[in-house]
Amino acid sequence: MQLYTPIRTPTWVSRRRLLEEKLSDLHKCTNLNQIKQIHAQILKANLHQDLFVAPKLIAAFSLCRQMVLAVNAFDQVQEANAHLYNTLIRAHVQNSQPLQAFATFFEMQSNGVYPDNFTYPFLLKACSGQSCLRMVQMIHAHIKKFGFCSDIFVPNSLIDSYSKCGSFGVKAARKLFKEMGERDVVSWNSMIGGLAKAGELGEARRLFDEMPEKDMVSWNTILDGYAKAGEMNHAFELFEGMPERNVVSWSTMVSGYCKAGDMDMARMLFDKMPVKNLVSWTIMISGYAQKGLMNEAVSLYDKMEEAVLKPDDGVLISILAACAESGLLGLGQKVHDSIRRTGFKGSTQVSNALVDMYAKCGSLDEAYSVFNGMTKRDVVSWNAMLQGLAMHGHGEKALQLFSRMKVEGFEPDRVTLIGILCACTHAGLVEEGVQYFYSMERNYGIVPEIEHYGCMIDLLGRGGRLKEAFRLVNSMPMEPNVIIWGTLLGACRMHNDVDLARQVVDHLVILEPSDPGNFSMLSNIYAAAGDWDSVSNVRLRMRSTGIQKPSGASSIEVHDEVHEFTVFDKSHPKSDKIYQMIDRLVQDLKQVGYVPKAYQ
DNA sequence: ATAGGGTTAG
Repeated sequence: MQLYTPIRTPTWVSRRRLLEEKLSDLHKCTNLNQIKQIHAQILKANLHQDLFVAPKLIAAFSLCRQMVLAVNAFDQVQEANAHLYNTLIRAHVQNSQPLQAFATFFEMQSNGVYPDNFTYPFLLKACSGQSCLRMVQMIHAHIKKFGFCSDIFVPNSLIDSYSKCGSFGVKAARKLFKEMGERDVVSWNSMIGGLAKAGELGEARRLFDEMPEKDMVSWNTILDGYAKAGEMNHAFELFEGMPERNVVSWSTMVSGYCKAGDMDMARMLFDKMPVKNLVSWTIMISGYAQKGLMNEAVSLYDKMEEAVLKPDDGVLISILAACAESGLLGLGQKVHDSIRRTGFKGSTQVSNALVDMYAKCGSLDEAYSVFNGMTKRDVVSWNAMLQGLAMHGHGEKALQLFSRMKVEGFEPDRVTLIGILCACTHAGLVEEGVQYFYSMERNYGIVPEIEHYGCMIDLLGRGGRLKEAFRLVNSMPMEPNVIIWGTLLGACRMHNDVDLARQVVDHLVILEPSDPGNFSMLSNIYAAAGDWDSVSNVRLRMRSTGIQKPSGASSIEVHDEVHEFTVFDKSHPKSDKIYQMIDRLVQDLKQVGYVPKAYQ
């Protein structure tokens, strides 16, 4: 490193050399106090403008999630070069600030600094998770203009980013892949992963078989493709035939069996795997939790703690998310306890997951107490709390929280507005909801998307304003999807609007011709209106098209035995007692004013 | 730059 010109004073030289040693590893340093000390020495030595030192400082701050300090360090440099800009872009990406990453890129251009071959892979990373095909296309255009495709990192990143942008993106990725003069194993792996993710497993397999040299990533990618598609027989076959397996291969299999609901097989592999890490434990524990298997999940969580593994953010978030999904308040509280016990300095993300878990499990008090105790909140925190209140019918409280959010200077995002509309729906505040919807673009700069229209259809529909809801569906700037029509159909059922229901089903049948749910919903609506002729017509139509509706079933696990129930089912040995209990529950419900649909 | 788990969304 050429940091200085030779200096005569021996003490000075040694001090310089000492600093130089510290600087060489600065970008890997994770101790904030140490970094601050080194920063002070840098300033003293007047090295803060040095184009070799400043990037290391920025990287160090980024690693400690100190983006304010990182940006400060950047601003201290008068003449930033591409390397320095790249470092800041990467820092923003690593700290999940994709918008700031783009802003830095634009600033770089307006300051006349040309991007280099390192800039684009970082920038493309900022696109992932945003599902922004347009952004990837824009970056692609830049790359074409400046011509950095000779560095294989650039087209490889492009293939990866494109293939995360839906079916259209995968097409673009394939085109690029085909046109690449030189491909390495990463190009192949990225392409295979993209195809698998887009559901084109056959094509992914074809490339996998065709590729000249496979590494562990290739095998694990195709394995995961099968696992995610629920094709565990294919996955197992490949797994057996692998030249070698690592912890990722085993974990992928465990995850696949969990998702397929084969918990015995998942556990067998989990117990058999030669090396387990935090991710393996997470997969198995949250697998149990997602299936609602409280005892298994809890005892495995205990075992993980016994193995003295220190849970990271990912472990906690995954397990809490699984608890939220299946209402395992007990496990959620246990996780919360262990966070408090171990003095783990919960990140904002973990607290968000806690708020969401408590809210979804119906414990709004605990959700509130976590939320209020947070020292640093982000928009997700507010959204989770707001959604929790809305979900449980506390529409007014949700709207109050929304005001507080704005007072505290947080910008509502698209998810916030979904929460607001949802709150209005659940509180019966139809007029307020309409107001929010029509002013969201003006007030918050958020253009309504299909999800917002979905909320509106629900709001109007539940509120009995079916004609308005239908008009809105027909005037939407995008094509209504299954969810939109389905929401409207639900509203038709609620308000017994047979005529509209018939029209809605006509649309639904085009969108998903083989789905039996639409017909059975229509049949229910006719039945509710007492139009039995139409009911049998629908049945006939279903039979003639060969569509069958499997009857809905509920199941409950008691003492390791699963009991399944379908409507009017009398096959259970204790069915007399069960129906007696249902009658008693209905009596109790009627006393508090509820009228069950089936008993009307 | 590529592989396994990950908070808010009708």
